[in-house]
Amino acid sequence: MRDVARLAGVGVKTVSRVVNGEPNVSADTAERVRRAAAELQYEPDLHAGNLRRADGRSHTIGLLVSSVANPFAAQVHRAIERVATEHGYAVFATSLEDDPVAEQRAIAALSRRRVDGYVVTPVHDDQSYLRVHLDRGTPLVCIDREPAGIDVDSVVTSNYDGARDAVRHLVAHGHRRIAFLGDLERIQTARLRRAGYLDELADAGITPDPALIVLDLHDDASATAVTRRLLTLPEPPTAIFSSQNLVTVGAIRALQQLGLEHDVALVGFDDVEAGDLVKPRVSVVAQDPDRIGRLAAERVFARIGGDGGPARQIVVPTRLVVRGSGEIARPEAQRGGS
Amino acid sequence: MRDVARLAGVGVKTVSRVVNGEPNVSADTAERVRRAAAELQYEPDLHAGNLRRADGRSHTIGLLVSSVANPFAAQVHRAIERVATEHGYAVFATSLEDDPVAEQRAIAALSRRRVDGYVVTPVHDDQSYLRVHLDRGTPLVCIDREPAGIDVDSVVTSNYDGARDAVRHLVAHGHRRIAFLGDLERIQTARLRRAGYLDELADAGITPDPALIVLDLHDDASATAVTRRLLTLPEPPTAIFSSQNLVTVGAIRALQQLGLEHDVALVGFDDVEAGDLVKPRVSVVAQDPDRIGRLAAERVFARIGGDGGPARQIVVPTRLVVRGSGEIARPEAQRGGS
DNA sequence: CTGAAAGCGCTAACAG
DNA sequence: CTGTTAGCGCTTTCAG
Repeated sequence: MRDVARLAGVGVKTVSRVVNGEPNVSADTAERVRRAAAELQYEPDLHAGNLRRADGRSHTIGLLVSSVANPFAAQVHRAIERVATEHGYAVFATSLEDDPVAEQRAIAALSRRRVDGYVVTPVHDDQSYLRVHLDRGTPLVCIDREPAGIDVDSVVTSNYDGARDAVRHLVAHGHRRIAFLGDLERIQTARLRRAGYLDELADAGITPDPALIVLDLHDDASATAVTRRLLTLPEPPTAIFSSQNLVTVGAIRALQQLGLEHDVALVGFDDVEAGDLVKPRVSVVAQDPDRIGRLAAERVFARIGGDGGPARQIVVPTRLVVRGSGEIARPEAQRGGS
Repeated sequence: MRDVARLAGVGVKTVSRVVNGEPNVSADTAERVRRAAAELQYEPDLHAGNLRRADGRSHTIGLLVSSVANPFAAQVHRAIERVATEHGYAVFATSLEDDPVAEQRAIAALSRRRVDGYVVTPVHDDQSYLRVHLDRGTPLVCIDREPAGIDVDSVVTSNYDGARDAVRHLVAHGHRRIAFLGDLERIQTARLRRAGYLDELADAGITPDPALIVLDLHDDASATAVTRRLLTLPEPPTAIFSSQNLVTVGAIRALQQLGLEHDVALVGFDDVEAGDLVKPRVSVVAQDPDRIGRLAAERVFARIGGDGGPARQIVVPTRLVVRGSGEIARPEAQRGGS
């Protein structure tokens, strides 16, 4: 910057003014400075500036997700990036792989880089250790899961209501023996989906059969095995509600292996890629990662912008996507039996 | 930091030494400093340090991809992040959405943030405008597509050989009328895949039928329409090589609509999510995003580490994934005809 | 409208 | 082993 000033024959402050588009520079001088900057290929150093700048903004936010390679997280990421770009912000994305230690490390790394805000998918059971950063005034918004131990904005999917929608849909097609394939119970969203399943059954006057409820599934292989077992029960389910992405894939595979995919209804929670190439096409309760990301980013920027209101909990509704697998009716043969 | 020094009763430089793990501090003093730092919740400011630090490293790299939401890019991103984390680096990811203007803007934004290196999926036809940054000594590695106009490291998929593998596989199953569904010709990788298709046909002694070659497809809807048209030709293809992700999905849908999915062979370039739930399961020539990302990151860090060797072009081979759709043999009825 | 001096938080270079 | 001084590239403050 000194070089630019010298070349343009002005003081450094004038260069600063031109670079930052501040007023009180004659058009003539400004032009001279711009030419000098171009000639020297001058690029202002954002960080050096922030060091002294009044607001001290780094124009950077941090995003913590399970994995940037996870399709859901990746779409959230894209939505956040879009909002960030509008605000002239860049985003650091970090993958946690569900490791609480990584969560802390990542926050520390971003804090040292002086990010202006965080969007976090909590891994820890307790986020109270984040107070330190909140005290500093750096805003934090939780997505996907409600935070514990701190009072911050959050944007989550309507896990409970979405699960109820799925089950209600199956009940409406005559099913009463509806299996539940649940994700790890230690995950908050998994518990909410299970609760939705149970409550909807109760409201429909159906007594849940414990034999049809399997929890703590997390990958497609185990989901396939479990589904096969359920389907070969003396009294198998006539419908399945699988509460997670990979579990749904596993269930589909099991149905295909047994040749039952056109006989047993299936609704999954969370959309499945290429889910409409499978036969029958798979019906799901879809989340809205784009909207979650956008809303979370808007919350962060509102806070950065000075919004000091009470913490807001935003719930993003799911959408029932009817494609075929969820609309298979209960077999007539069983109608009489109930 | 001054506060920490005061509280610990030492000079700022001693605090600096402790924070950075430099030698020449007595264990006793170090402990006192650490305690003071903890009490004040001191977090060093990485950027302030870099301003004066000899190497001036920001410990940050920038990644430019088509979209962080794109599954291929997201996996590359994850792989790069893994390597970056090992080196204590954070990564800025930016989506370009194939917009050349965005490419320049993104580079400028990262340059102002003084990233130590770039990993770029080129959008521009000509990257020579990047010379500026290279001259500054900031390394840049291109992925997915070869750069034009600059001499830098690159890591790309073996598009040409992969396409030949796919076609050879179909030929080995008796096919001679093999359709080609190509991506936008302005994309370098699309041209390479087309070239591989044509050369492999030539080597097999097959004269390509222009009626079976469709270029400039980019989404699944148009691919579906085109595939339907091809399959209803008087002399339809007995096999299809679709050269891109979404195009493959479109082709599958068309095959399903016409009930031909078990009669016409299909091999796609690039893996299709849940491609093994479809019946028949879809055979593909898979890329290796994980390896591409890892190698690209390793190149960047080698350059950051001082490697001044000539630019290296790394080609990552594809892998033929045999799942069923590509192994459908040419119908016997047609055998006599050729 | 413009520039000189001070200082942001930190590290380099040196002197104790 | 430790502290002091200078200065990284920039913006603030304030005097022209």
